[in-house]
Amino acid sequence: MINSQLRASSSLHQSVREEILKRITKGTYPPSVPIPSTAMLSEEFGVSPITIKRALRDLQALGVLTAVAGKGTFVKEQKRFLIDLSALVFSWENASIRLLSVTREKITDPTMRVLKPPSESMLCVRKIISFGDEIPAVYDSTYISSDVDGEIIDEFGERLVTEALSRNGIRIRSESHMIDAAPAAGQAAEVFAIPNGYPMLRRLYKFTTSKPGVTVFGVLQSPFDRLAYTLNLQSDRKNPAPKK
Amino acid sequence: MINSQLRASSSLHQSVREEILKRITKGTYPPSVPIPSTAMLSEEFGVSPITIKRALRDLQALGVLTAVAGKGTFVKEQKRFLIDLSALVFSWENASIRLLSVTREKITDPTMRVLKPPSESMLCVRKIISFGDEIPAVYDSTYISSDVDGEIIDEFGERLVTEALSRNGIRIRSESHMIDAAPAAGQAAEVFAIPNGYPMLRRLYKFTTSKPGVTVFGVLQSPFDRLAYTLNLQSDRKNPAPKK
DNA sequence: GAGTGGTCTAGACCACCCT
DNA sequence: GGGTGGTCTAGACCACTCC
Repeated sequence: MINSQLRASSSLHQSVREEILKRITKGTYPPSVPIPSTAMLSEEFGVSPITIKRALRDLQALGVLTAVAGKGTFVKEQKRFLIDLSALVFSWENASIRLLSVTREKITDPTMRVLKPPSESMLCVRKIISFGDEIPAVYDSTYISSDVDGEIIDEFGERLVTEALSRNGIRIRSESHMIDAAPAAGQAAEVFAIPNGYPMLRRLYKFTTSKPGVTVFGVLQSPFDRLAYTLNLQSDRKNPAPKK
Repeated sequence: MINSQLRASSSLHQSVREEILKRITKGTYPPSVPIPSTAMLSEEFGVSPITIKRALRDLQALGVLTAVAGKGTFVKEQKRFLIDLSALVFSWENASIRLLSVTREKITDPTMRVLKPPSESMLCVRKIISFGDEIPAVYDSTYISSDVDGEIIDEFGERLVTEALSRNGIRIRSESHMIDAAPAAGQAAEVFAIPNGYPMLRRLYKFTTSKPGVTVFGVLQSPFDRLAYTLNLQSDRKNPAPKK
């Protein structure tokens, strides 16, 4: 009963979503205990279970909730890590890494073309990076051009790209990044339990190194609730000259 | 008939989405002509209209399609603008601006707290920014702390924040940015025709100025297909020292 | 009036988890 | 076995656009 409390928004599932979000922030639905099932919420709000599911799915895409089939829907602890792009050293303290696979692949993602990758197949290392807690925060696909020997490959599986390069005496000469969002690719959707079809935050990168022929490309995918990028500029910014 | 071509993926709507995406990239569905209606696609793929709608809605969220009730669903021209964060001057050539509203409001968004905004109500200017073509690319909400007189307010409605400050002799001393994604707030959903509940790319910003008491906060919201952020660092990057 | 997309509903099946 | 979420379907209503 009672969708009198739901009048605020235009669509029903939006109202439901906002009401549930309100309860989460108020603490009515604490983490570690499943929230009421779709059937119960359906009855409480007086709307169809499908509408409830729709609202819950949207909240999953935002990283507010996570659902486990057979168990229930849970409120996620909101621990978002901020990666400071202006700190030229991405030190990423206490990052732990889980290696997923090492393959040879071509880069197929069309938006990667902005970074002008080679068309040949490259060494591809996929891994999951977590910070502090052991909850996965980043799904990384690294592509290494041309020839590096076996030991370095192991390094790429065990450490961050920048660290692996550094430890092998390879210096980074220039780097390009691009931040956008796209639907989960690879196993990212399963790793982060992002509902199918919804986008994730993404950072494409390219490192040009001091070692001839060694260029590193990659894609970082993260759920919105786990990662954000910051940029801090002190000092004197050149203001644009007045137009006209 | 024929979902034999759809076997690839796990869920039906995902397969439908991928097939439609394939047709768009192949040019089977050109822009400016509506793609087949949900009813026709439903018949062609042999799946329920709802499943088709679900797939189309996900593609809308990604900015690939845009739907107009009563007219049809259209392929969006993919023209994405790249904002280079490392170019300290965001010159934003040929940006055109449409003023939406000037109000007094408090900052309510909880993620804004990262930038430590004041709790008092501030002057709030909302506008839409387009580049080159007249298709909206950014929905901007600017909050100006404390007292600025009427003329400057007009400037904020007509120009970019940085320009408005510069033209009034106010220098930016430091700036902070945070890039993430969140569901459309304000009128952003309508402006960009993002389906309800899906996230948009977002950049929160804060400018500390040379004029005492004048601090500028704001939120830029953009659809994923219209904007991405890039960062290019040449030169010598300090590599992190090998751990241990 | 016919066609469009947007939304909501009712009902079903599945895979999964827990007892 | 009973509960959970995930998915798919059929059918309906609305607001809108175009003829």
